[in-house]
Amino acid sequence: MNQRRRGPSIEDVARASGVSVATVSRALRDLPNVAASTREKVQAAADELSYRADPSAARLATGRTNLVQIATPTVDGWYFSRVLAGAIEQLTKHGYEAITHPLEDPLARDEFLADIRQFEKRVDGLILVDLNISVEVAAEMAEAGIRMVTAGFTTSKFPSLVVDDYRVGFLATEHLLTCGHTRIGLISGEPNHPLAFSVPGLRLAGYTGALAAAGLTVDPELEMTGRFTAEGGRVATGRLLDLDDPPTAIFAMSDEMAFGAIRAVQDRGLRIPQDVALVGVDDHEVAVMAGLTTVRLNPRSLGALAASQLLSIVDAELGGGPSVDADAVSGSIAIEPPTLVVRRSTVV
Amino acid sequence: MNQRRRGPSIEDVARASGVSVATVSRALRDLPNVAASTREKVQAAADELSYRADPSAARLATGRTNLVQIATPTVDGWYFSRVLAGAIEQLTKHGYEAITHPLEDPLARDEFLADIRQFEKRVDGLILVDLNISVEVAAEMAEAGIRMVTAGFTTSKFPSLVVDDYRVGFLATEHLLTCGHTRIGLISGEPNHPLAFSVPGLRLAGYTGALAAAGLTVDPELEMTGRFTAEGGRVATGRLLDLDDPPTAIFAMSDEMAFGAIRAVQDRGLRIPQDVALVGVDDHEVAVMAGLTTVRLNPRSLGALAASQLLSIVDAELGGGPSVDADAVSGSIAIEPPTLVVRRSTVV
DNA sequence: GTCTGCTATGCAAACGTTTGCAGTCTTGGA
DNA sequence: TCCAAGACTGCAAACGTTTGCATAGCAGAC
Repeated sequence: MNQRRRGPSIEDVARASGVSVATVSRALRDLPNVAASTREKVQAAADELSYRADPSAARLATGRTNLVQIATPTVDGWYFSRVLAGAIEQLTKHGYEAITHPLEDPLARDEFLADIRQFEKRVDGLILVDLNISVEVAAEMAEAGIRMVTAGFTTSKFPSLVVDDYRVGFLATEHLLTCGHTRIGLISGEPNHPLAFSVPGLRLAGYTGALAAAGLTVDPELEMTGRFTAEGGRVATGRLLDLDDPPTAIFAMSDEMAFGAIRAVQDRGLRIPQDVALVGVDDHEVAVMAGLTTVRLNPRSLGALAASQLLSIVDAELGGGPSVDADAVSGSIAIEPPTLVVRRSTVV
Repeated sequence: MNQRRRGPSIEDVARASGVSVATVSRALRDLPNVAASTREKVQAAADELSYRADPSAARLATGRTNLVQIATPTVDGWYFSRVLAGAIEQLTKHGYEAITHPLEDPLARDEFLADIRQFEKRVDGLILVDLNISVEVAAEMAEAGIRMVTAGFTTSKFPSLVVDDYRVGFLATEHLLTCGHTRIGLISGEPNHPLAFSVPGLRLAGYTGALAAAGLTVDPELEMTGRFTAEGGRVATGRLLDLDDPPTAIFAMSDEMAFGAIRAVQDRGLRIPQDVALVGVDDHEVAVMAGLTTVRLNPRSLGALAASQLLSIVDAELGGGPSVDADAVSGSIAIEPPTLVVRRSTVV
């Protein structure tokens, strides 16, 4: 026999308080139909034994796990770690625990998500951020009755929370146009990869839209792609600056990329903003130090909102639970529109 | 009756393949003593039904959850998010899932951790990073047989992984001394808070030690404390620069603090390194752009190592499991000593 | 005093696995 | 031909909860 250490069980509490296990279960969970005196007695016995219900057993019996899985491309990016922070805070506040799972490799994603049965019984719900999935997989998941909320991209089958990324691209580009630039370079992610996230595509559209509104046309030569990191930004910027007719301004799709861009510009002995103006996205803490003009987002509230949304779905379907009040879910946490923050990387 | 959607159970698979549930269980888990032909038959049936064992039931039966809880002060700091990334990668590689839990409020920590029974049955193990706990709580946890590994601080009861933070402080300070500075300001966390993490204290000791080695004595006026963020660094630096006899160099205990410091220096129209030299800690990606001299750490490998360590303990105690090979655990992932990276924030 | 309806409790059947033990069947050796 | 050892397989008892249903008690209405 497995001599594994076992804590007190509900039966011990029942014995100690002289009632049945059913009554203990009800008393400890504050269910109705248990006399106040009994409740006290049971509570006292439970405290004495420092009893806690075994979650595995409770899960097996009820079918709900009070677990939520959150999947992001990475866990240590500036943006994602903040989405995570917001979501986790909201989840724990309502008695849920968060299982985080980074899914870097685009190929591993569909494989991971396609294994639907995995989630059905493992967690109560799923939050997917910036992790596009194929329509087939989405359909299958919906079919299986999986509770999910997506953030950063949309799916017809599930509720989605999206930042207005068109606006992000538009604001940034419009600002540079206002500053008098007409030749504006773009440092993007990879909008074409089918499973890459859809953010770059939308920001690109915003960029294009702003140019069009100014009567300008897009020069494809000015669009560079790279990873969403400082290093990716540095390399892409290098390529832009090495063009025969380099841009006088650059729109980088994230502040981290922009930091890399700053370095590339510095390396060439050029000045910001005199020789090259620069706009990023995020409003990273370091942006203020670097004097980086940027489009501010609020990933934390996005995460929180996604979590609340999911929780309300879980509650509705599974009923009761630690109860999420409707206000907290729909009302109070609003998703803010992106706003432009002007600093000295675009104006002197 | 709760009409909750239920997937196929092991019984369905047994029926479909014409064997007993016991055999199905053994076949699917690759246990010995099942004929190859049977195994195939079962596997086929399982695939056909796309059956997956219900984790809750398995947990109840075996007592192991394949879950690990990892607690950090926050989830979105540069350092912690990387520790998390390293740990999670290692955990998932071995078939475990990670429950992350930020514990910002120092007061909530002990309360949270003191509720030991909570972990006993919830997870197989616990990783605590930079989350000092009282000796009483540690003793209680050990007593309860909780499997835990700590990182960033030590406990007599549990294995601990620590960065050589004395060295961090020493290297940074020694470098500034070598550059000719004798009046070196310090931007620290709060080493005195009983439950704060012990990192600041050790780095402070290294700073003091380096000064002593150079025959210098510490001027307490030059030590400022603040939060481990850019804003915290900015404020602390402001106070240093406003002293009657301000320092000519500053050692900031994190790069993020250093970024704030850069801003404070810029705001006063001073130059780095001519007027104020600066050293940070971490080697944040942005440090290279900012030209920040820093002491490089590798939080990712620290997280990975902590996870491996915990896994080997879990395996030893609970036996078998997804099997962690000994090499991966002890050998290959070595914790690197901090190294100095010199950039233009200290030398011209 | 009987009946009705409600509250408080208990009984026992799930929930879906894992695993010790007891079989049954081969197989090869004597 | 018989036997022993080993390889497979199945039975049934856990694991620790939750919850539908039945029951006992009790108060109030008639």
